[in-house]
This record gives sequence, C-alpha cells and structure tokens, in this order.
Amino acid sequence: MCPGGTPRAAAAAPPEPRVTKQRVAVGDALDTLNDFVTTQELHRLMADDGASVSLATTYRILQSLADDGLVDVLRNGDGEAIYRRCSVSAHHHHLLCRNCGKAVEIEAPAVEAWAAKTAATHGFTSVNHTVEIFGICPECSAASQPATQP
Amino acid sequence: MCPGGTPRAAAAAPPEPRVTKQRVAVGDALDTLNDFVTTQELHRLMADDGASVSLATTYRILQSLADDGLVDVLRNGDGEAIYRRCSVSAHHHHLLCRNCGKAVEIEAPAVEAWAAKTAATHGFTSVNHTVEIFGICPECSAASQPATQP
DNA sequence: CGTTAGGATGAGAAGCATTATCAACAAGCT
DNA sequence: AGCTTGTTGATAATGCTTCTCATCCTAACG
Repeated sequence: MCPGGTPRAAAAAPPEPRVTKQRVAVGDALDTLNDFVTTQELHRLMADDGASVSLATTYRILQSLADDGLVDVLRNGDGEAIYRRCSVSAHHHHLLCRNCGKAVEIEAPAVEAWAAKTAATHGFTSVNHTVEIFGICPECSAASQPATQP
Repeated sequence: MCPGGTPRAAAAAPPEPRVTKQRVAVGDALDTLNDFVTTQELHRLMADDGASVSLATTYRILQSLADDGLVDVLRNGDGEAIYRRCSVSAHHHHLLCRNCGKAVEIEAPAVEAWAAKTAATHGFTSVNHTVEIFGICPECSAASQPATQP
C-alpha cells in the first residue's frame, strides 16, 4: 500500500502535477472523508458537492495521488480499488467494516517483522505485504441484530 | 479467503454439485498446477489441453469450488481473482512471487491471534482477514539482476 | 502584462473481466 | 427407460477502468 514501489531512477526531473481546480477538489473531498471510497463514490460525492470533475479525471487524479504515496490504496472484497487519505504516512494497516465502510488504522510492528522474516527465510526480495482485517463494526453489529427469531 | 463466510442456516439440504465432465476437467487442471491462476488462464490451459469448458462455466465452477472452500481465492495486484487448490485445508496465507507467480504456503498462528485480538479490541465481529506477502523469489531475483553496474 | 508550450481535462468510445440470460443438455433417481 | 432438475454453452449485458483526442488552462517566459 503506502510503501513506494516506484524505483524510478533518480535521473529525470520530478514532474510535479499542476495545481488545477480538479486536483484541489479531489484533495478537499478526500479531506472530508474518514473512510475508504471507490473512485466512483468520490466522483459522486464531488458532484453532489457542486464540484464538477469528470469521472475519467477522478480516476487519473486518484491514481496519481496513489503513485505519489499521498493516499492509501487497497482493494475491497470485490477487487475494486479504494482510496483514502491517511493521517499517518508510515506503513500501517486497516480494520474495515464490511457494512458501513468505517476504517480504523492499526499498526502492527510484530506483523511487519514477521512478514519480513518470512520473506527472507524463503529468499524473497523486494517484498511488500497486505494485511487487512474485515468485519462488522459494533454499531452495525447492533443494528443488524435487533431481533433474533428462534 | 478460506474461512466460510456463509452463515447459511442449517436448514436446507446440502445441495451437492453434480459430477460433470466440466467439473472434473477443472479439478484435474487445478491438480496439475502449483501456482495461482486467473479464471481466464485456467480456461485457456484447459482449452490447450483438449478439454473444452466454456469460459462462463469455468467462472461458475471456480466460484463454486471457492464457496465450498475447496480452492483458495485471493486477488492479484490488478484486483483479479486468482485461484489455487491448496494442499492444506486449514487457514493459511501465501508468499507470492510477483514475477513468476510461484506461491509458498505459510502459516502464522501468531498473526491469526493478533488479527482476532485487534478486531475484538475494536468490537468488530464476523471477522476475517487477508495477509499476503508479495515479492520476488530467489530464482527471478537472480535472473533479473545479472550485472550490477556501479 | 501579453504570449506561448505543453500538461490537464472532458466526453465518449473502447477494453476487459465478470455476471446474467435462457434454451438445450445430461446426471442421478425411480 | 423416463423424468426431474441442476448444468452447460453462447451470447448479451453490466460495470469498472483505461484510452483517445480536441480543447482548455497552468506555469513559465518575454
């Protein structure tokens, strides 16, 4: 996820993207969110908010932000890419509610170490890993089990 | 992945799928493989092998097998579903080569425990998790780094 | 401050994986 | 053998993501 997987040789000049209103709109929209969203969801949110950014551009900008490590990317159960601006830039993982999308950032140094050690044991290099936990958060759990018929 | 997320009430009779030649073909094809494949890849492999199973059916059968926990499913970096018949039926994870697709099955009781504890701490229920490690295996690593210019 | 070059955008088409549809077929049972 | 019902195959449909290209706008320059 966050870790840079872009071994771009330090040769070409850093092509900084231009500051356009669309880029700002996407950035603002991400700032108002605490949960992961798909590109399409973010696009609709911006449309509802008055900002008009085309879907194609939304895809482009989110991808660009992800490449630069400015947002976290992971995949939901359906294989769709979901994005979120995370508060911590360090490597971390998530505990996600399958129902409402609520996300909790978690850190697990022990897991990091385990992953690195396991990979090394098998001789793997250029390693990265995905560790995500999906479940039902307390609120959704309470809401969806109001009456349990026998 | 493997864990059954199908809280199907124990009421309906167990609808065992019929033994058709297509199902057998998919099973055989999976047995000859040691690595994860996409549905499309498996479909082409079977076609090359003389077995003619339609693409739609391949999708159906793989999904069915996955539902029954007979094969492992996970997502590659592109979000595509990839399948593999695993030797151990217990819950486990994988160390995957990004280059050649080689997969190593790994077990991590400590990680399981950590995931369960973390979820419980935040009050999450119906929890499952994904833990996959991607990297470059020793062989690919050696092959792609023949000469290291200073 | 006006001009300019090239990256960025928008709208729609295109690409691709996956799923749905539905008539024809065949596995398993009596 | 005959019947019932789950399966299959071919194709259409769906939906996410990427590509194309004419137009627009940012950033830099004169």
